[in-house]
Amino acid sequence: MNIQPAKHPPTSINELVKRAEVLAGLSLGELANLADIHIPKDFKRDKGWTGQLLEHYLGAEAGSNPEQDFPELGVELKTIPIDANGMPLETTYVCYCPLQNIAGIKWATSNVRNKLACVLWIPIEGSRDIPVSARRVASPFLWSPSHEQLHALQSDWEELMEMISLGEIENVTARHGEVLQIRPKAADGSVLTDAIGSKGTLIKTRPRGFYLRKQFTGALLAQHFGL
DNA sequence: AGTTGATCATTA
DNA sequence: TAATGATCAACT
Repeated sequence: MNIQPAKHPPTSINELVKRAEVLAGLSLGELANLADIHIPKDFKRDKGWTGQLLEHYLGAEAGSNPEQDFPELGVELKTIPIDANGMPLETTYVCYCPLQNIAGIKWATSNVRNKLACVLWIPIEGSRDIPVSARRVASPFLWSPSHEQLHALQSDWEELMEMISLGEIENVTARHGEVLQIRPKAADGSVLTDAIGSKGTLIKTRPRGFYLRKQFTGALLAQHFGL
């Protein structure tokens, strides 16, 4: 099969996985060159570069919609930077965290639950001592949470969302949550959004996002790589 | 201003 | 040195 950017979204999960498997072993430099995409020297100003490069090759629709990357397949795409041992170098962003109008939101229909229902993980070498262009794509794998994982995620989500609903968002830190955490998610500290305050009134606070802890994604990678 | 793609860099 | 809190760019 030729290595080239996808012209159309994959029509089946099998096709999507096949496309991803073809990329394994190739470097980001090779992929960027084939797509005629500029390669940054680091990700200081291009934090989402790798994810967008892979989206390009797999045929995901670009843009910022709070849906899965492949809505017709029910699959979410996640690149994850790994060290020399195949373990995660960063936490994994899941989705935006709602801070208001959350009265009717339930775990079963939450954005977190939806996004993580089925994920195509694509590990990529991410050590900073490897030049960006030389970093290689590792073997991809499709994952759906086990009952245990689902339960752990649900527990954290419900605990965190309860705090938010009680107006305690300012007391929520990244230390909360066993596998799922909440951290700021914005261009800088000046960005503010509405949230429920301590007295039930609206307050302004930094936007937040849900992230998967490295321990959690590390277990997925360990299983995948047979460690 | 919201949400996606995430990594950076200071703190503990 | 790992994790938290901060930050960057694109697109809508």
